[in-house]
Amino acid sequence: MNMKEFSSLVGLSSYTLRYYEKIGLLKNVQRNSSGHRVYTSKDLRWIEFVKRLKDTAMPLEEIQEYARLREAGSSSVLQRQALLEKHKRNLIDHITQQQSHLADLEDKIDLYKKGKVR
Amino acid sequence: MNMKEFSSLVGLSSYTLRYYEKIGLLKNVQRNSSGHRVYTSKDLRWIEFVKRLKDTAMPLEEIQEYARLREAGSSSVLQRQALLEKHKRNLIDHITQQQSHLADLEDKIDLYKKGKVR
DNA sequence: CGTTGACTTAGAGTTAACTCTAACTTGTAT
DNA sequence: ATACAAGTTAGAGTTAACTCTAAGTCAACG
Repeated sequence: MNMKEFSSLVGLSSYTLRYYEKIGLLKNVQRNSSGHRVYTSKDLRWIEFVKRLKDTAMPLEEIQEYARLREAGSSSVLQRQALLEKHKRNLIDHITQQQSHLADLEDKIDLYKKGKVR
Repeated sequence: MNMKEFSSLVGLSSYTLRYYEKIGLLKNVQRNSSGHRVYTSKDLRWIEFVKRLKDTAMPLEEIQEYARLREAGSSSVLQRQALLEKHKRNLIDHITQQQSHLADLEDKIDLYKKGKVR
C-alpha cells in the first residue's frame, strides 16, 4: 500500500506519517525499488492502536515508550501491561470528570432555558 | 483577594491569569491603590466556568467568543445558549468515543492478562 | 520525450496555550 | 531604613504536535 492510500485509510496526512516515523512511533516501514514507502496491514493495525492511545490523550512521548518496549521484545511484556493499566485508570478518571462537567453544563443550559440568564 | 490567593484558589498560575486577561477572557479586574489586581468572587465564579469549558476541550478562542457575547448583554442570550448546546453535543460525542476506546483498551489488557501478547 | 503527479529528504515554520525574563514599583517585617 | 516578597508591564521563549517548503527523483501517460 502506497503513501496516498495508507494516508487516507488511517486519516493522517503524509506529513504526519513521516513525522511519526521520524520520532520512532512507526518503525521498519518497507520500501519499494524506487525508495517509496510500502505500508502493510501490520502497519495499519499498529497505527490504529497508536491513534486510539492518542485520542485518549496519551502524549506521543508515552506512546513512543510503549513502542520502544514492544521493540525490546517479550522481556517487556509486564512493563507494557502496566503502562496500559495506568492509562486505563487515567482514562476512567477522565471519563468520570467529563461526565461531571456534562452535568454542570446541562444545569447551565437549563438556566438559559428557564430564562434565568440575562 | 490578591493575585497569590486567587491563583492558588483557582489553580492557575499568575502568568496564566494575566494571559487570560490579556486575551480578553477575564475583563474589568479591579485594582487597588497601588495598581495591583483585586479579584472578587464574581471573578472566581467566571474563572471556574472558563476552566470547565477548557477542561472539556473548548478552545480558548471559543471561550473568548462566549465572553464577548456575555459582554454584549441580553441581546446575545440565544447565541450563548446555542453555543453551549453545541458544546454539549460535542461533549456527549466525546464521552461516547472515550467509552468505546476504554472498552478497546480493556480488551487489549485482557490479552496481556491471558498471556496472549508476546 | 516532456509533463504530471506522487514520492523522497532535511530542515524551517506554525499554532495554541502557556511560561518566563527584565526592569521596575510597592507593601510588610525587622 | 532596609531587605525581601509580591506585584506590575511588554515582549520573548517554550512545548507538543504537527505542517509546510525546497530541491530533487521516479514512473506512467499522451
